[in-house]
Amino acid sequence: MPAPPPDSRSRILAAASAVFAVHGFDDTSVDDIARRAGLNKAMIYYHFDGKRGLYLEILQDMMRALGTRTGAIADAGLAPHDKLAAFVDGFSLEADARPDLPFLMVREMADGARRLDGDTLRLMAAILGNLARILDEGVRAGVFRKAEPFAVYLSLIAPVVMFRVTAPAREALTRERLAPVAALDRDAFVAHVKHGVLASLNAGARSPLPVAAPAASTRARRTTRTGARS
Amino acid sequence: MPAPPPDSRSRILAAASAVFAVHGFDDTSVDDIARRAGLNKAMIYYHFDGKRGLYLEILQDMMRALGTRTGAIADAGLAPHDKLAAFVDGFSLEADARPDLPFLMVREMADGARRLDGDTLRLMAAILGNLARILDEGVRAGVFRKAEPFAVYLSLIAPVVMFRVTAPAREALTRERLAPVAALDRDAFVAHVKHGVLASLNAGARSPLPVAAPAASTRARRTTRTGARS
DNA sequence: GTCTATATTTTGATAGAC
DNA sequence: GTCTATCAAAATATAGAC
Repeated sequence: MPAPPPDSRSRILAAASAVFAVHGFDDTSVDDIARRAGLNKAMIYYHFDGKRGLYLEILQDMMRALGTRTGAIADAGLAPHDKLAAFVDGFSLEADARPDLPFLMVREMADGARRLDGDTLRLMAAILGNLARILDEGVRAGVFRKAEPFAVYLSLIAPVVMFRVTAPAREALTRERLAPVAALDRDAFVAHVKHGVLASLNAGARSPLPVAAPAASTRARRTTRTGARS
Repeated sequence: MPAPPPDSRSRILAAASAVFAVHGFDDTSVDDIARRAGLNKAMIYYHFDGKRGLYLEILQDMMRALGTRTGAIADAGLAPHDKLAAFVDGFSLEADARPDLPFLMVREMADGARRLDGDTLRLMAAILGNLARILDEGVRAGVFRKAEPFAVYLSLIAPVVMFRVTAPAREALTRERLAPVAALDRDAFVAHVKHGVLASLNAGARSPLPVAAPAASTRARRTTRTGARS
């Protein structure tokens, strides 16, 4: 059967997600959302617990989707390396399905996570927990070195998310003929990110690495590379 | 001589940077800035070209500082690997000196770079240009594989910047006892990031890497590592 | 469920005294 | 250079008709 025409509630959710992503929570007016949904302000207060309630519901939907997706990956019958790669792809695929997600995530972080309640935080923690399970499995299998899950999380997810969020800025740089960065290939970029993280998690690699401290001039670089990995 | 007491103009700049970082451009009122600077609204319009003019001046100062710092690194007498590592440290050090910088950068990206003018974009392009020079030198020296400068830029800078920007969210996760991520070591994290990117730029490594496409199951992983690097 | 109308507050910006 | 006073516009939220 064809999808039923969206009811007013889901029309509001879709409109709000788009407008919050582009303008942010504070610069979005309830009227903007209503107009975009083809409804009026009062309908938003009828269906949701105010502007913030609507906002939180959107964020929770997204976090739940990411949690489900990454949970399935952690449970799958794959080698740890492949689970980790799939974890990254999971974010990228989810961002394809919900283009507003990267913007909403980044905005909420920049806002100091001010609006997140316990439920939403729990959903976010579950995503991190799924990654931690993958990493743990890799360590026990002897293919990953021990690493802080959140550090791995950020070094994977931040580039993927910021690739989307910088799209308008890259457009501007290209338009002004300052740097031709608008047309970069998304999948090649994601592959680049996976490559880097997998390399640095390699069980044979040194932990913080010989790269060492800030501004360390040239401290003899001993190429400690035992060849590692089975 | 001790620094002279800051004049009203620089008091406004400092106050505005802090308030913009925490609340964003749109949710910051000119009154907020004035109050924090210990002055009043009219002084802002006396010294600057409105709210947006003030904002752009702050962003340009920061981009100029980053451009100068990374330019000096690109020109320094270091091996390409060390220049690249210093480039990352440069961002981290600049973020130490100006804690508002990561928040302002991320917010402006999420806002679609809406408020950036040609001058500011040029300053941003210069930073990317400095990285491109480092990469190019590494390729010519045979120690880096060829890579898209912006891809390298994002995979280095996004994690470093988001490490700062997620600080409040990490506090909340820790406070709610959902994940103990508040106290992660900053320098260890930066080292982790450098490690990953350097590993993936290694001249001996395969380009997009066998990690390959989304959901690609297990395609035989050939550990192509010729040992490379002089 | 859907709408119009409106109360209340706050905003960016300026005029003009000192 | 620094201030007070104020305007015009826009915001969130609700009351109440249909």
